[in-house]
Amino acid sequence: MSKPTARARLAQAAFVLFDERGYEQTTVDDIAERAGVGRTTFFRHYRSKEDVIFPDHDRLLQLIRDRLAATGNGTALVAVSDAVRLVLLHYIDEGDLARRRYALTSKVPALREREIVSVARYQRLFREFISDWMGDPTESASLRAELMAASVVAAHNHVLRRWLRGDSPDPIAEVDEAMREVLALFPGPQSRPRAADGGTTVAVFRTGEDFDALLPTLRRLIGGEPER
Amino acid sequence: MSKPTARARLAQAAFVLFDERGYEQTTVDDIAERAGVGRTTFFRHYRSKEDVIFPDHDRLLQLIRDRLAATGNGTALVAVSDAVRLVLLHYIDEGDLARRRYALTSKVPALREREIVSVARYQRLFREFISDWMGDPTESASLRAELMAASVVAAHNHVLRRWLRGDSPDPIAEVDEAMREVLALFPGPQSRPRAADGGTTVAVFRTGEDFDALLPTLRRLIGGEPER
DNA sequence: TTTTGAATGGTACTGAGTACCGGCAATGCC
DNA sequence: GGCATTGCCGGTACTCAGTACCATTCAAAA
Repeated sequence: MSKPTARARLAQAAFVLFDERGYEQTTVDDIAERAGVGRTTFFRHYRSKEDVIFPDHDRLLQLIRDRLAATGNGTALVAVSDAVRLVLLHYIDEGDLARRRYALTSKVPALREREIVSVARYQRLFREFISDWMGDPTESASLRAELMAASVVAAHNHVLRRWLRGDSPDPIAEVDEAMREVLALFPGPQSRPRAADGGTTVAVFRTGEDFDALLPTLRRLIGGEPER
Repeated sequence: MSKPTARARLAQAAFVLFDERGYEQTTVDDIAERAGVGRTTFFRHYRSKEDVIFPDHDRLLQLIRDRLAATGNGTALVAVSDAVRLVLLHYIDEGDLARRRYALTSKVPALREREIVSVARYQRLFREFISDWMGDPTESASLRAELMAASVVAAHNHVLRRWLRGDSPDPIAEVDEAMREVLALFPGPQSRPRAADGGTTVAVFRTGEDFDALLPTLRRLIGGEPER
């Protein structure tokens, strides 16, 4: 057990140093030296300094891709909800490592941005899958696919962050519940929940203002006369 | 007209060079030289090489913040939908410039990532606004706020990208329609737990009836007991 | 005329990331 | 054993973004 792989030592060294003196204050040279390897070796194992924190996003993305490709029956949203569980489970498996990473990304803007970009890749994958699955090239279906993908990802992130913060004793149950919530947002396989042409959408809210003062706003929302 | 400001010349030079030889192949030195200024001056006007493409995201973000702060009546979602229109209008005002930027971000990964990060900032702002507005600290309300923010942003991006690609002759109408769609996703009381006495409660639902036909019923409901 | 201040340009530095080369095992085959 | 191949490693040198600092210029204000 005397020698973990160079890759593992690099990751370990990086986390220790980032904790000790902060991310920006740590150079790649520092990490390599601490791990007892050359600088070149660092870049052989990790594409960039940020990469040492997020080693297997690519692998995970591929996992999701495969899972979606192997999806059987059910709706697109169900398949995607199912796939997104995998991501959550992956983080939970990482356990403490995921929490340390979260602590880092919360502090360092560059890392947070990297995380956001990764999440966007998942969302894109989902959007494309849903769009393909629906096979409906209309503008409305396209928007719907976009909304679905965004909702699934948002729900996942919500539960994940809660767990990372230690606020969620049972993230699996929570993500299932959240996914049910998302599914409930999009009723019906294809058809939009609109009655006939000329249907009316009314919004419910509470305000201190008088009803008549609200009428113009209401009318605009409903789509009578587009108002600028 | 002999001398546009250094800032403008830099932006102009950057776009020309990016078109000519690509983003990565263009150095900051190239841009500065072409604009006839020193390298230092470039970084005085733009924080980074990427910044010259996205000059006023910060300003726009502040604009949105102000708009949300000044919001009058309506639900949180309505306020946010309203604010997001501003963003779309800003892009439309930019016109061809926005399209050139889109062409660049489509080709250059680094720029696309930058764009994604910017979008995430809007989404965060919206989420916080909705969350504050709801004033409901439960987990379920928090998830709801997250979903709403994600949906609004997704819908906006959808319309924006369509317009940028030249697929949308009337993006304003489309964004209004898309926002109605988003509103329809989130029915039920989004009311704050506390409202002043004598306030007005309105409920959101979809019906096949004409709005004017509904008005008497609405008034009766509102006039009597605030109903959920 | 003098002073002040803002915009500029130049120089030098840090640090990430890339390219390339040479060394050094371990494994293969003859 | 001798020998070539392959894969991992370390070192050097380079490019370029971004920062820090200083000197200059020029114009408005005093």
